[in-house]
Amino acid sequence: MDLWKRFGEKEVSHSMAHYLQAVASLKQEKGHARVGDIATHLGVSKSGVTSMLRSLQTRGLISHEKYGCVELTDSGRRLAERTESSRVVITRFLTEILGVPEAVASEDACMIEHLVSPEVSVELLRLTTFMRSSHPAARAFLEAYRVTPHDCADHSPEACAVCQTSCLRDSLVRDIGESPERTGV
Amino acid sequence: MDLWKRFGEKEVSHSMAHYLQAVASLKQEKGHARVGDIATHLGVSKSGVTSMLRSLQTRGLISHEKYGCVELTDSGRRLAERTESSRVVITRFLTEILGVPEAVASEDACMIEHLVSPEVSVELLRLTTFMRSSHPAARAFLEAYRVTPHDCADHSPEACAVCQTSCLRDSLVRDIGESPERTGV
DNA sequence: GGAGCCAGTTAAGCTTGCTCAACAATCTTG
DNA sequence: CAAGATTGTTGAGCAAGCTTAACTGGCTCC
Repeated sequence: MDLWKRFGEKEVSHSMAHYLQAVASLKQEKGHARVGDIATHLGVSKSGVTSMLRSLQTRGLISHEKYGCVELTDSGRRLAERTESSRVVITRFLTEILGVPEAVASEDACMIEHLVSPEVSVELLRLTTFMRSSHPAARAFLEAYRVTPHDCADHSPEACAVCQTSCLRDSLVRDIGESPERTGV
Repeated sequence: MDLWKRFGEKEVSHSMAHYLQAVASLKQEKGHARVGDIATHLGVSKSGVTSMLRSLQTRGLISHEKYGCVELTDSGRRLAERTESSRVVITRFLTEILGVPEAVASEDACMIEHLVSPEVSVELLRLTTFMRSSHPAARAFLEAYRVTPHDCADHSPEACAVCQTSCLRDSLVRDIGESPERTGV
């Protein structure tokens, strides 16, 4: 199972995805993206930005001339948009459907936005959209879901088929109290 | 703003999580985990395993004596179990609730299993469990959901509030065609 | 009781993505 | 137009996670 190795073979790394998003957001915000802006925006050194820009340019995701402004190429812009869309979709699903606190949702979304396939993001969007709609089946579901027990021990065993041999919840819940503090936003 | 930087500050990296899982699974499978087994299991060189084991030992996640078998410490085992639980929960949610193809779900789950907070995994498990249950609201929801349009253009605009200004689906769907497989929409 | 063979280790080297320190280019002002 | 402040680049160095190549430890086996 060499699936796990593909982590390093993604089109862009976590860092790259955020550099692209930074460029996109700065362009939108102030009309241009320069090395210093990006460095400030991401909280890294300017030299780090310079070297990352070289690498992004090699991959054809941006164009950048010495001492000039940074521009996204078409594929760079597409990637940035897709990542941003995934982030929004995931965040909304986590907060509005799963009911997870904002801070947790933002952090999780930030971690996985660039790793989730568009197929999954699209389906997540579809589910979220339908859940939020006024469709009677959606409203009825949410109402019933809200009052359903949170603990495996509290609901009927046949519903817990997900867990199979041992309750998955146990190994997950054990760690929740110990999570590092999450500073808002 | 610096949220994205915490990626590198996770308790374990993607690689580490998979090394821990490999040790756990080998122990369960053949009673012991040795360097060569891990190397084969993960498809890396033995020297790579040796150096990663040093790093995991420094973090207190395993114990390992020269030329000896590898043992998980309590915190190592806990981490492995939590990661494995997350993987199962995510995979089942993606395939059974979102209806994403197995291959896509497995890959996505493998990428994000160690990054998703236990809070989110637990809520994902809760939702999946309830969705799969025989509760009438769940059955009704799934039935209605199955026939709901997949495309933003096809459903009522007020339901699409998730998208806000521009349709998020557009930037996501654009890239799906490039994958080998395709959802049977 | 050496010969050979695995398993495991060390050593050296590569790529990423950062850091800081020094230098170069550009802009701003008097 | 030159002094001085910004801004950006280069270079060296570091840590993570790999690789290959060479070495070591412990076993079997005639």
